[in-house]
Amino acid sequence: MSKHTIQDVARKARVGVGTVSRVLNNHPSVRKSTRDKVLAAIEDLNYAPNPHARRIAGGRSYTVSVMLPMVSVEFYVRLVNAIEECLDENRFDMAIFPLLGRARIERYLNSNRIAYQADGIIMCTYDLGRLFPDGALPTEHPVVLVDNESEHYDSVFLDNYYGGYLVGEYAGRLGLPAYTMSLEDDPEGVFVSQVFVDRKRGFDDGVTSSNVQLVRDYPSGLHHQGGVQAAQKLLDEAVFPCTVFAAADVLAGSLIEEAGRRGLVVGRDIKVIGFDDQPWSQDMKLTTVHQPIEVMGRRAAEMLLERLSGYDGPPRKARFTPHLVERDSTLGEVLPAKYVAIAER
Amino acid sequence: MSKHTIQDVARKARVGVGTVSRVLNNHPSVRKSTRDKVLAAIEDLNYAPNPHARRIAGGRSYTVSVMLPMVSVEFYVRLVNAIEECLDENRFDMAIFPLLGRARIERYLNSNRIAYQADGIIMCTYDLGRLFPDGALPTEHPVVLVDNESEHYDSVFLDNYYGGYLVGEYAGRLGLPAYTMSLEDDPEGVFVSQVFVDRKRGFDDGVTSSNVQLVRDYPSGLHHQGGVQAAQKLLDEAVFPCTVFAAADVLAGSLIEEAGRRGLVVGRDIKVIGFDDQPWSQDMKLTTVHQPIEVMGRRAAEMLLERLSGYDGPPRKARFTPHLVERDSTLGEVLPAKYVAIAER
DNA sequence: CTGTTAGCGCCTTCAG
DNA sequence: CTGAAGGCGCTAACAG
Repeated sequence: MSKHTIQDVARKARVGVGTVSRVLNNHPSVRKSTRDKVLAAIEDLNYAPNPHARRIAGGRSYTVSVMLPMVSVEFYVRLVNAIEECLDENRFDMAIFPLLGRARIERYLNSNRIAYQADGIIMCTYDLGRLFPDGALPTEHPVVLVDNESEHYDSVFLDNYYGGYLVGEYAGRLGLPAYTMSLEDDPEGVFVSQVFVDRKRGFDDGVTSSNVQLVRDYPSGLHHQGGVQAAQKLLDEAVFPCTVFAAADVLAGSLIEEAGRRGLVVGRDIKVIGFDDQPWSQDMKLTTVHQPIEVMGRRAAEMLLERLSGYDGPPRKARFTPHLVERDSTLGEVLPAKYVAIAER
Repeated sequence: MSKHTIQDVARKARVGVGTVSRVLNNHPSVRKSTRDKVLAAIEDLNYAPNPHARRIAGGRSYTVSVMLPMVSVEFYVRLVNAIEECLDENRFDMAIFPLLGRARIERYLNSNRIAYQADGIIMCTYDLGRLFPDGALPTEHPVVLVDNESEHYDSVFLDNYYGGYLVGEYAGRLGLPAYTMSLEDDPEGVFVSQVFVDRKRGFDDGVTSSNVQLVRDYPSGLHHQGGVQAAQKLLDEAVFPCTVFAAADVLAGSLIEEAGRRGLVVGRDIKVIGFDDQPWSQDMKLTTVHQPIEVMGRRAAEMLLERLSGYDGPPRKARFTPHLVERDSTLGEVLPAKYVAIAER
């Protein structure tokens, strides 16, 4: 901590602490000359107010809490990055609170946990209705939801249903038997995000209008390893050529690799469609549904900041509409399949 | 926030606030009957002290900051989980501060950032000497390093050199030409953790004593995708049978898949050795170096708590010694290679 | 052992 | 417009 207090600044600037506080908080009624004096003193002393004291004294601490499931997926890395960038531009600080399993989450319910002591909260993915009967967080501070809709709070989310629907329609046009790789239920039942349910539902609806047959779903965990296992099962049982919708790019990646290993040609024998459009999906030539993660993260931060600046309207929904990005993983010609891979040394 | 204050508790228990404070802080000099009264009142009111006020008044907030590179790898998930578990057992709260690129880190230098306002700090992986000339964080509070040694602070780390050495020796015994997959330099140069350098150095030293030839190193990013690219290059150029040491299990995973895709038999044509012993490495039958992540995380938390309880000795080093876990990925017989994989529908 | 009383650093009246 | 004073919730002496 800087050893200096608001007192030091006041003394040095030869004003009262009240005045220093006013310039600190951008109060309009400070004569420019006075304000400059104070600013100079602050600069000289390299002073910065103590956030805890500010908080105690009734003001803001210029801090927001971001709560998110602690899983090692790229989505959150990108999201957090975008949120932090926006908050920082507005001189706000950010702390992250990982949601680690049900037991841990329940401890967070205690509203005195530091997580709730910020000026505002961004809650990601986690379904509030699931643990809080009223669907509300135990705090008076503004809350913004990401990856989740709500009647209580501003929310930022992708229209996952529509994204899935787009894929369903597309699969219909491809005219091949279709399979899906979805997200399996979390054993604890806490993080079964609506997101993946919506994608799947959208797909199912989108595909039914066609004469394509949805053969089977292969659920797995949201990581490469799980994806591979599901992919193996799928490829053991599938007929080719076929279409597969993977509810996340990472699963599509697993599938593509497993297919390659078996000598199947992606885009020809097996049309693969992902969801997310991660940066590496382009290299992978994966047809997928684009989700603007950074834009969404920034929007969430903005909405929270608006609330913190006094906006007090009804809960707003920032719904983002995804679009399909067509790449080689669905564009190959479908030929009779018979492949031989030989590795000889 | 709970609407109640220490005053409410005092009133309800019919004692002074000082007494309530004493029981809150486990002060010994409180008669059991009084303490019980207070405890009952606290229970009744569902009261919990305000951490900011505690910080302001007394010094501690019972909060620790964990700073870590924000990358989507399992290591940090497991580490954070273990740290939080230990902290929670000791009624400490935890907040996470992601280290997001060089520019962001430099902003953290300001010691008034909330990240530095905790009672103590656990800093992961990040090499302090790299950004702080004196290798010290701008804080008076205790600091514990994970994944990094230091003269200034308690540190918890694996003997990565030794782990690499074990693999090197093992590769020597296998007697095949050897390749390595290492971690490429971070373009920003901030997160080039010593960890991977040590593993590689250990390996090199371990292998030189044998008559095995270390042919080439294939660096890549620490994610599946990067691993696949490196693996492709490696497999294009390698002679078989051979041994490959991947500096992290995730890279070994990429290699195994890519090898499978090419019809190579892991354990026979290509001996793969990883590092970390992630939970899924067992399923993958990967020979690897075991790293007790949970134990290390817990130890880090413990060391910090000890400091917070007044321990004031010189910096301690908790060095963990890894061991090699031998599995099928190195146990196949080496036969002349000629493999055919046929996928026919 | 326990109640009372200063502050901790800051914001917010309330007079001037 | 600005200084002084009160208070946020809590801890830490200081007397009893």
